[in-house]
Amino acid sequence: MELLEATRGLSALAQPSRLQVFRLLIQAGPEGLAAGDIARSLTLAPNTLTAQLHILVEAGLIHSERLGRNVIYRADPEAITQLVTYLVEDCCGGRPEVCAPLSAVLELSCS
Amino acid sequence: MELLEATRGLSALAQPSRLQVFRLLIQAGPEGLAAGDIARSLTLAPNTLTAQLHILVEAGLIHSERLGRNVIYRADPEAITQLVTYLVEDCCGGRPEVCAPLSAVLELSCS
DNA sequence: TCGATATTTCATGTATTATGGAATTATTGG
DNA sequence: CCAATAATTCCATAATACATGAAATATCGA
Repeated sequence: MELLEATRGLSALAQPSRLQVFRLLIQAGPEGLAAGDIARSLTLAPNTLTAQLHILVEAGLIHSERLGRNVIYRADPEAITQLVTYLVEDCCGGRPEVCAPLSAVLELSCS
Repeated sequence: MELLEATRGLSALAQPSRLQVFRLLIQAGPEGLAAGDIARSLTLAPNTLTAQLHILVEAGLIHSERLGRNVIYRADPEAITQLVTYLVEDCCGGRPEVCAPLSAVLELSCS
């Protein structure tokens, strides 16, 4: 992961609608969601949603697949893992106790 | 953590200079760094850096303390933990194996 | 107190980004 | 093939973010 790639990922998430979309897809898991379902779920105009989805795809945080007349979107867990890793890389400054809470909380989120 | 708070945090990190500043402070650990040291380290104009630091402070990701004629900045590990937690909350969609890699990688970053 | 260093504040021009309307492409069912 | 549904693209406008120059504030050492 390099600086501009990470910035693109963070920028993609740094907008309320897109953050909601991403979290929705993260929670939806491997099945993903159709664009229309997302639009209804978050009350977004279809064209606005398309633009936001495109930004998330460009950042590599989600992927799309056409299924019949729907387009299914899915979050990419690998991408978010890399992004978070880049964020807190070498976070301890030589003191493991400083970032221990971080790993602890993340274990919980997967229960 | 709520939507707009998370968005503010992500926006703060979604800019190359600020992301570099934040990572520098994360790696510096509890001692933190003086504004001038950061400016030199990243070759940023002092006033530009101040604006960026202010945004990171507003987002709650870093804190400042005056020490003599310097102002020391430090990253807040708690804040980034909460932000990341919000990002991947309920990330499994009922399938723990999906987000297992995430927690694994984060353990490593603390070694 | 005075000069030097460190940092911040203010004002401004420029560029990027978000949003919504209208038209377009893709797919299914009759 | 035609109508309906799903999603996207194009385009214009409005809002926001960024970097820079100049001035101001705070602290230290002589």
